[in-house]
Amino acid sequence: MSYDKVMKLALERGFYFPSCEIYSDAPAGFWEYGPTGLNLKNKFIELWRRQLIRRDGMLEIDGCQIMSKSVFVASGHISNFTDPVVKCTKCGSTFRIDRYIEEKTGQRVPERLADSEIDALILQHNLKCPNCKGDFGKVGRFNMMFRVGIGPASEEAYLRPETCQSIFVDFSRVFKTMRGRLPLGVAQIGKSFRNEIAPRQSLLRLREFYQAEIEVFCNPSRLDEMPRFEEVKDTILRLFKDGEAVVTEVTAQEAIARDLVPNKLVAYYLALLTEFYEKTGIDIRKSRFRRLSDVEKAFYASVAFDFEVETSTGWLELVACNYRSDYDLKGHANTSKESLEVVDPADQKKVLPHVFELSMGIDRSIYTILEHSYYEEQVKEETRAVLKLKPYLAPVVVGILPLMTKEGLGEKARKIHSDLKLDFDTFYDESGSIGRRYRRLEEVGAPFAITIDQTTMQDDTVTVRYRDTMQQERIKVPELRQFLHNSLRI
RNA sequence: GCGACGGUCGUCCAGUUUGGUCUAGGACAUCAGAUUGCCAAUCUGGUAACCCGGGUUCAAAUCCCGGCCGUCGCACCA
Repeated sequence: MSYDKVMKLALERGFYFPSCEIYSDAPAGFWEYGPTGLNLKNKFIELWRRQLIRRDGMLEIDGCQIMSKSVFVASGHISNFTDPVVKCTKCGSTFRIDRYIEEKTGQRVPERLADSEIDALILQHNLKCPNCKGDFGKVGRFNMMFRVGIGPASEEAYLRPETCQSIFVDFSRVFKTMRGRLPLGVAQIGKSFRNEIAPRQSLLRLREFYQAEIEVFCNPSRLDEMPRFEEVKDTILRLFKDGEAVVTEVTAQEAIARDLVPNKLVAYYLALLTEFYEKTGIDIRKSRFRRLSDVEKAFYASVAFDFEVETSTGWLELVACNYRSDYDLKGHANTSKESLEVVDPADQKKVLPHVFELSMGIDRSIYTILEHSYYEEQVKEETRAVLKLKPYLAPVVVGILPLMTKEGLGEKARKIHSDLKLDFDTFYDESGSIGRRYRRLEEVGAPFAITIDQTTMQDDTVTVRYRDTMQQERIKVPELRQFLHNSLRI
């Protein structure tokens, strides 16, 4: 389905919409989840917990969004997350000056070059604005982190640009108090903030967004010692590298044998991730793990795979899988002067763990689930819009509809509703024609509709209608609970 | 951030060229009632919008300026 259709559905059915939209100064890049979208997101997160956290015995924490400056000195965000920019004094155009110098002169500009030296380079090469030939102003800095001032003295701090920094700074305590053993996954769901220059396309590029991050702490000398790998050795991984014509489909085991994936630990987690996304309803045949080239990788990554999915907007990165080595713990250990080494019980030796991370974009995942689940079908000259969400992700699981309100059907339907509503996401609807009510439910992805008709009054059965096939079957009212329970099984 | 184009009920669109009849119209959606009684039916009625701010003018949805947002392109996406 197209981006525009998904967007329209999202606005009309309460999935998501612009933040502060009643005000004209609402900035771009901020979106809110409405009731249906939040429910879908919550269920997506529960699925993530089930398929990754609980399955693998990971530990989940919930850290703060505002973190001290030192954290980002240690993480490298203060120096690496800042781009040198210049503004044309005549037309006001802004340029990434380091890239511009490289482009014009072929001379590489090191990341930590002082602003005054960049100014000197501009003069030396007599660089002018490419748009209007005007002079450049002095070099400025654009940091993608949101700075905040704490307390009356406005102590320098930042909104975290990725959730994982809390995991790194909390690692030592969590590992000790939870009696951790390597390899250990520590996970977190929460918001991150990046002051994007040009946020675009609603949930796909936000300034405030949700991440579900998993940091797997491991002993770098034991990356191929993964007993759990056996569980996923036959899982198919879809691997891809730029320049290749097609995606390579291989089992996890084969991927290691052919050196497409560096070790068992990485292969294991790529497989878990694949199995998780299969259960979200995203079309896995439209996905790939793209191995990033050296120039594309983040500054902290030594090996990186992006889990990408094909959507109407092109290939979309949903998860960044980075082998961060000891970049983060080393940085935090050096800056904080705390030892972050742990003892690996396997050999009773101290080790500074390496980290393999699965950094998931929740908002992008939600968008992709919607796009891949949304269908328009022709039914008797009419277009039927159906959101074919997995039952366990659907914001509304079952609609409860009296065929009419007369002859006691309304009361009977309300009784059934009140018996179910505490345990399932139900929606009671008695207004309008039955067909219209079915269609409304389909648009929010409700997999089932229960209809109360005259027969119900005689034999205490209802019809259950299946969203995808529109077929119906009769079920005894006392069995509804069990039916729904079974249908929601993952 | 730059450039081009755009912004009217929940959604889509008409009206803007040439300022006045626009007290802003339609379709779909939505709400209430009637009717029907298993797939967006029908009838009646209702709710509901000119992105924000300033200017020009007797008069602004319409013209001008600024801002915000959106789409596309460039750049950016650690």
